[in-house]
Order: sequence, then C-alpha cells, then structure tokens
Amino acid sequence: MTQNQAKKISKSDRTRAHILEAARLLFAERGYDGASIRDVAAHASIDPAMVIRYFRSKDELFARAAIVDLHLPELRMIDRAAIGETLIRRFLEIWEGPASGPGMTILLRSAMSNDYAAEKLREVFASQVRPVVAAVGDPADAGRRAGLVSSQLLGLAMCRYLLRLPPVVALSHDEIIRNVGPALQRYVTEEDLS
Amino acid sequence: MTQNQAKKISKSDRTRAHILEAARLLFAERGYDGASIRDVAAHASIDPAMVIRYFRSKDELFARAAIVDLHLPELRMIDRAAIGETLIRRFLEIWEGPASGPGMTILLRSAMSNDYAAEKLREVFASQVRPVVAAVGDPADAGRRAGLVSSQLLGLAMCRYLLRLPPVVALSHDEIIRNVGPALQRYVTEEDLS
DNA sequence: TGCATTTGTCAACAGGTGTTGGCATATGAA
DNA sequence: TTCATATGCCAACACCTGTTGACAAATGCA
Repeated sequence: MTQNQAKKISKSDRTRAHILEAARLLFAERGYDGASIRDVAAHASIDPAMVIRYFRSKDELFARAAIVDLHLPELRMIDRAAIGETLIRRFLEIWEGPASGPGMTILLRSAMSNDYAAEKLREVFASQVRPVVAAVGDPADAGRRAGLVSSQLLGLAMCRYLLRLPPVVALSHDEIIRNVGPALQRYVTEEDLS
Repeated sequence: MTQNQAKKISKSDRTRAHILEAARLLFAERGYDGASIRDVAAHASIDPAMVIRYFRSKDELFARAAIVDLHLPELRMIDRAAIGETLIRRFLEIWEGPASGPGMTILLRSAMSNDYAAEKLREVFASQVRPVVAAVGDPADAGRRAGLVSSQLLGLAMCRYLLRLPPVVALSHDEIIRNVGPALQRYVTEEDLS
C-alpha cells in the first residue's frame, strides 16, 4: 500500500467514487434506462469495462447509487401543531438544501418504469416515513396517514423537480410552506378521518 | 373497397386499431422504453414491420397512444363548497371508472424519463386542468392553485397506481374522498394564500 | 377470368446495450 | 533492480433495438 495502512484511500477507492458520482448524476438526469454504462464511464473519464469491474453489474451500480437517507426529524420532539410545517421544511431541504444529493431524484425518476427502483422507494417509505408518522398518533392509522403525506410530497417533488410544471416550479419556498404545510398537518393530525 | 364507400371500416382500420390497443396496454404497463415495437407487434399478432407501416415510427405510435381527455366538469356549475369532492370523484372515475382508459397511466409512467411524455403531460395540465380551476377564482391565482391540485392528484395516482404503495392502495374510495377532497377544496378556494 | 391494390411476412441493416477476457502499463514492495 | 499486483484500455461477444426494402399472398374491381 502507499504510505501506511491507515491511509486506505487507494487510487481504486478514488476512481470507484468517481464512477459512483457520475452514475448518480446520470441516473438522476436520465433514469435507469436512459443512462448507459458507456455514458457513465465517459462522464468518469474511464473505460466502460472498469465500471463493471468496480460494480459487478449495472443493477448493482444502480443499487449503490440509489441509497437514500431522508434524515426525517423525530416528530414527538416538536409542537404537535407544527408537524406539517416541519415536514414541508424538511422536504425542501432534502430536495433543494445545500446538502441535498440526487438520491431521491434517482429513485423517483426510475421508480415509474423500473421494478427495483419502485421496490426501493417503497422501502424508503416503510422504513423512514411511516415510522416517523407512527410516532405521533394511533399506530393503526400510521400507514394511511403516512401514505397520504407521501402522496402529496412525492407529487409535489414530481411536479416541481421532474415534470417541471411551470406554476409549481415558480412557487417560492414560503408559498410552498404556507400552502402544502397545512395539508400535511391535516393528514397527520386530523382525528375524524376513518 | 369492400361493399360501398360508406363502410370505411376496412381491414386495415381494424388491424390499425389492434396495434394501437396493444401499444396502449404495453406503454401503460412498461413505459416508453420498456415496451418495444416487437412486443407490441407480438401482442397484436402481427409482424413488427406492420407497426411501422401503420404508424411511421415508435414516437408517432406513442403520440397516438398517449392522447388524453380528462373530461373535467365545469366547476362554475356546482356548489363552490363541493369543488374538492367533485374533483376527487372525477379523479377516481378517470383512474378506476368503467370507462377509464390507460391514457393517464401511459403518460405518467413515461413522463419521468421521456421528454415527449413530460411535455404532453404539461400540455394536459395547461389545456385541461388549469382552465377549469381558473374558471372559479382569480385567474391570476389559477396557475398556482391548479399546480397544487395537480401535485396532490398526480402524487396520489403515482402512489396508488404506479408505485403501488400498500397503504395507499388499501384506501377505499370513501376514504380517498374524505381525506383528499378537503385538501383539494383548500387549494382551489382558500383566499389568503399569497 | 385477369389485374392492380392492399395487407402481410421475412430477412437484414446499422447502431446501441451489458458484459467478458486478454493484454498493456503503472505502481509499490523486496 | 526484480517482480507481483493493481489499475486500466481494447476488442469482441451475444443480444436487443427501430427501421427498411424486397417479396408473397390475399383481396376486390374490370
């Protein structure tokens, strides 16, 4: 190894990271089918064969590129009346914040036509969204409430970031918070919705 | 011609319809990329070359398959307080009603990764959704309101019919009407949302 | 009947795909 | 230096794609 074993950032690790970065960019922009291994390789300035050598297949590369952690806040810790606003603010950070990665774009863009991406997105819902909603209310209701919240937020993401529907793109952050926040609040906390 | 000219349902018209039907089915199930011309031809029990002869290219076939008419009701004619419920009921008819075609599924499934489908979907919004909302309120607000309504309804369609998120699939029609209806109502009629 | 048009099949093209194995080079330890 | 290993490129594979043109069968009018 170069230097001592502590510095494990070998050359291969760096190219591996380059490939993954290029893959995330292209999967986000064009979806699973639209981004070919040759495209990814060209973006990473490397031979297509290397992409396969580092990640055994295109599927495995996509799996690595599509890992998502939403970092949703614990809703129990905040004022119950502020849940909707909290969620929509976190939504904007995930999609437009300084630390926002293309993870959700990758998943959402491909989930409509790729079974693996769809399954991955359902997993994100089950393991990251649903539990957060379940923590602030009747757990028996959690699925429905989390599902309604997700339908609104995924729909907003779709219209604003993928479909780029002009009036939805034009919404300011404040407008989104004021308009969508209350809708989420209602889905999470409203009592009498069988 | 067979018989007289009045009967224009020639054999070619019938196979043309068969091809289009197969195309609509497969585009809806697998999206633009996932449905190959050979697949469509096999489903229509005909040679792939005929698909091209009847529709000059795959793009043109998709264009024919992706024509959508939502038949949205004129909201001016109904009670202003019932707009949300009216919209969500129409939504359920479009996606699950007896006369529901795969039109919107075709468009929505491909719009995330196909530019033409995305543009077509934006056109449906601009020509069919936005005007309906504009008819019941300040036209200056119509874009934003129609955009918010669309984000919720497209998100719901995505989660229920394409992504098949279990808790959203499990919702009954009544639950959808009671939960989503008020959210739509608010988007369309709420006054003080800059 | 003959004949022109319609309707269809077949084979092939040119290009793109994921993936593989062989070979070159560079690297770093001995 | 010497040599094993890590890293990379190249060419090719088998397959799938949309699309085309040549040819065959069916059809319907004269």
